[in-house]
Amino acid sequence: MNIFAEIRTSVIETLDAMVADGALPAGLSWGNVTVEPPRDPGHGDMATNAAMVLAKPAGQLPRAIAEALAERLQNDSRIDSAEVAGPGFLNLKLAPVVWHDIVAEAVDAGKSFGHSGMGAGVKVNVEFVSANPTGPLHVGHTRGAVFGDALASLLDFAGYDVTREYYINDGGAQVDVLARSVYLRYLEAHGKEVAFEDGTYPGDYLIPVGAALKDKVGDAYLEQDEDVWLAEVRAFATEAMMDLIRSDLSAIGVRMDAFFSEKSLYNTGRIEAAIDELKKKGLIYTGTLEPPKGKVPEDWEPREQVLFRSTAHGDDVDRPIMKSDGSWTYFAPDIAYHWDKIERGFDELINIFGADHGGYVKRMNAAVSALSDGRVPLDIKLTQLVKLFKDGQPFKMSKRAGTFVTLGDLVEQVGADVTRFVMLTRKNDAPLDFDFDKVSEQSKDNPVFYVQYAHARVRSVMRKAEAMHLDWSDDAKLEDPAEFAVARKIAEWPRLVEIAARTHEPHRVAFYLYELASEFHSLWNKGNDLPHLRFLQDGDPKATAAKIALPRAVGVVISNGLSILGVTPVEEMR
RNA sequence: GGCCCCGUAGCUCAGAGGAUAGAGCAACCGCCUCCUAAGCGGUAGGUCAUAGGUUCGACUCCUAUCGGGGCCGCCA
Repeated sequence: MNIFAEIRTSVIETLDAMVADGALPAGLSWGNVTVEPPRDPGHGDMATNAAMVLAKPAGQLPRAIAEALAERLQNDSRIDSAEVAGPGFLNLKLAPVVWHDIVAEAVDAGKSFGHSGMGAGVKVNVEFVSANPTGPLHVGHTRGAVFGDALASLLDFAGYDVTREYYINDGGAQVDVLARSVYLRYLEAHGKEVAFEDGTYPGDYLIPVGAALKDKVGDAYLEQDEDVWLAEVRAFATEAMMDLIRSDLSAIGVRMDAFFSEKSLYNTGRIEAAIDELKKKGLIYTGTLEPPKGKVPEDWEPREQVLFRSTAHGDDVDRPIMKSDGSWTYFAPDIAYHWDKIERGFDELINIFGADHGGYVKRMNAAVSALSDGRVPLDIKLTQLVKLFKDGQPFKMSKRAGTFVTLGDLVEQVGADVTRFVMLTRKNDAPLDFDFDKVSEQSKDNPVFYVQYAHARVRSVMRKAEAMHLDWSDDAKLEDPAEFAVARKIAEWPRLVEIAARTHEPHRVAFYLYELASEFHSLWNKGNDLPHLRFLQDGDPKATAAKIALPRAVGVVISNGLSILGVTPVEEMR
């Protein structure tokens, strides 16, 4: 239950009643009425802006509305007091029983505490990673992988029907390059001297692929022209790279529901079908584009092309979908792929792109808008660069020198849990500093540790409580302000889930968990000075049972939050 | 030149149109015979890049300007 939503419902019902008996005019909209936690805890437990929002349309003074509303809200037993403050805020103080109930609910609901019905019946497709199948995943891909996976988990937690999907770019020129590179390794495996020219992938990770190819076909491709082996080697190499990528994803705890092959769109009529769909809408034409303003390429010449009228759906210029030799541009299969998603019945689409693909956002949005007649929203989230540091010093990656940091390196050096949490402590569109040393540090500087430590403390208390053989109860006897502060934070969890899910921002979960951990550590330390605030009451199972519900609830929420982020909660610190 | 993202404390960053803009680090002052002090409390620190606009109310929305990054016709 989202207590904020419930109190809002009560406020709305009260407003309806005021309309019914003439205290407010009819025809007002409640759309802008909010009930939120106030920034300043001194302002009570929650505040509503109803009076200020309604003052103008109702033609009444905000404070007058607020006072009338306050009086009527006294009928709600959950509301202890309602006070008008500032320009017309109504500050609500809730009865202690509300917080008791929420703690009890968290304890009872366990893993499902915070689940929301907001996504019920909505099919959403989250496409992420989608790295070219030409090598192992690196740091940038890792951020996209972690972000996309956490977002998918978050939406799942909020009740959506989620599909995690990977688009394999196996239809373009880069897989030919891959095939040629593997062929060189194949020759090498046969003891030949080879040279890796520009336009081939020199990475060591292709050595075993070349060797495997030799095992499979023996010397069949030696001294053969490309047209003999290219298609076969391409398929073989792509499959090998996808195995590599699947294993990388698995190492970081990501499991896709679907892999969609770009190649499957070619020569099957599917691209044509999607383009036909656009043709029907009159959005395909043959024309000539203006040169890009300002920075004109040296070899620019006007050229007649088949274009998609993406400007009709918010893009800045129309986009070519066919090259002058009659083959498709990369954009054409992208259109077909998204047409396929729409036809599969998804209600919402989310794509995770690296920031360097920011230029494609508008045209993809235009394509989806056109193909779905504006029915299916597409939200493209861009993940910014990851800057690597070692001991506070920037750590340069170079693809040429082979010193680029892979997902495997990250997992090996700091572990999957730390990698995931750290990558989610920044907004997706903000650059991320990743310091190899700092992220493994065991101190409050390190949010991963801080949150894990709170969970470990909970578990420690639980283990000791179990030894006391007490009668477990979900009834939390809250007395101290510090205890109520923790309970209030717990009450925010269901609301936080909905906000994070609506905004597609899983980092909010990470920040929330940090705040909850902070409240919990604070209460814990109060127990040092004030023995009656300790969760374990020495030799008194009854008193302990009454204290233990709160830390249990904290454990539930941290554990639920971490599971959304894909991080394993720890039992103890080592 | 155009488009997108960003600009908040010395540093790293949060902030569904709400009240006196928050947290961590760094600085300073305190707290362990007591459930893990790997922690907690306190002090100090601000022209929310700038200028206009919309609004009862703007860090948040709109416009312009400045600064940083990214992208920009048959490469994906």
